[in-house]
Amino acid sequence: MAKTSTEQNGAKTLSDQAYLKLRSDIIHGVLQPDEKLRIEHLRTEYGVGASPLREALSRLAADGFVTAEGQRGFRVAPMSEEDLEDITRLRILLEKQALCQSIEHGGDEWESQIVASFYQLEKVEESEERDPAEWEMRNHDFHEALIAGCTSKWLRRFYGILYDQHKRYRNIALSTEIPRDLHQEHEELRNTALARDKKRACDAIEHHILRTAEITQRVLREESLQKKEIA
Amino acid sequence: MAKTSTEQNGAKTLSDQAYLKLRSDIIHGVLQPDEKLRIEHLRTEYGVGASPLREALSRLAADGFVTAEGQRGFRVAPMSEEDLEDITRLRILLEKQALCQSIEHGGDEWESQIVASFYQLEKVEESEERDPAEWEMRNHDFHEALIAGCTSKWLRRFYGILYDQHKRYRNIALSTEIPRDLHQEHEELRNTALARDKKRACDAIEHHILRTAEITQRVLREESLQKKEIA
DNA sequence: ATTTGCAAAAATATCGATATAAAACTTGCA
DNA sequence: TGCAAGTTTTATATCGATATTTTTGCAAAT
Repeated sequence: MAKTSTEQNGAKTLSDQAYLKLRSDIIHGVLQPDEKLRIEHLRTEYGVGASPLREALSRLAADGFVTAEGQRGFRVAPMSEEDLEDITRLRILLEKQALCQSIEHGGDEWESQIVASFYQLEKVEESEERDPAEWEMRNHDFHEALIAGCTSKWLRRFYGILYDQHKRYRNIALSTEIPRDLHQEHEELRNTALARDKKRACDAIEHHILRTAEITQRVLREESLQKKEIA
Repeated sequence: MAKTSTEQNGAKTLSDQAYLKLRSDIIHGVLQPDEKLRIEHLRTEYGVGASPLREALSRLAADGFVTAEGQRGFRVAPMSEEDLEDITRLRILLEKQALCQSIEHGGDEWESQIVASFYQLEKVEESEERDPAEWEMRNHDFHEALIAGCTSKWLRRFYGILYDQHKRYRNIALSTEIPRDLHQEHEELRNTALARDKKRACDAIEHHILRTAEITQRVLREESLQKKEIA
């Protein structure tokens, strides 16, 4: 039998649905940094009761997507250059580690998933439209494929949070003008990983993440400059 | 004026109180691994309503202290040798990184806090009683002091989770027979950190964490062996 | 003896309402 | 005008009750 209309994605409970929706809206900038998250308002907006909302917000607070101050409600986590730098540095550390473990333990399935996801990503990067949403998905799949051989549950968990935190900065800073010479970097990543060359693969991933962050940071700096001029 | 009797620790809300209490009870083995966490039961046990409880459990799930399956409630996160190994490896990676940053950026305040907390830890380690709870606190303070110069908010966050996860294994495995030749390792840590010798300090922390984990692992293995014999 | 189906029981997830705390807004006074 | 204390307003945190969902128990059939 078909599932209930409200049960779209993999979410079994209203809590999960609210969690995923809020998370997505924060990552995509629908909910602005530092914005107050009033329960009553969200209730009508998302069509769920206060309890599942508060549970979702509690989880998001643990993930660092919202801040929660006792008796003073929730807000969307603020964004800053320092935070981006922090996330970037740690993401590099973790993704390097995960990549190394993958290169060590990855088998045939791992290799073919890298080839396949790279191919899909390539198609989007070389296409005319350059749909940002499509690119985000393919980019995510490719990076996931690279570290799919990593067996560490905890590394996976933390990496996932940082990837999405990073994505928030990407999305807010460069919502439209995404792809550039990223393609070469992705190619280098694929090649070094398949060659099982840990050293060069790590260098490649570090370079890749740093470049992305730099561009994001520049846009971020320009934006904050504009805000000061207005004020 | 004195605070309300229910407002003991730093917890402002019932949610926070429940969170801290549950977290502590899980870490200290009061709540056993894989144990079912029935809301109705916890309500009477902890004296709070269902909402704050569910919020606390949601947060703990995000931290990996409990598992939450949709429509099937919460359980205490299970424990396993693989999980311990996983936590250990990642904790080493993160604590090394945090230590390096501390050695780079730490100032006078950082140095003196290391000396002070080491002294306090030394006192407990060399005393006759060897109170495990006291040791845990002092050990925590010392490790915190070592990485106090680390400016990365995210590194701090993840490290904190892993430290407590590790602590859970320590507590359950060796609730009574704690200190041994750890003292030498702590001394080496203090000396290399104050000498600003990143390389040796990192080696020392790796060795230290690995040794602790090994002992825990041995006890864990013996326990699971006993269980199999009984069954 | 094992399985299948149904009914009863238990537990979860959720909503609506209330108590409580923080913020905003006066009003009185120097 | 500036400030401070009290008052209203707003929003949060919490509880009690309800509606689903899952599990359990039991009987009938293979």
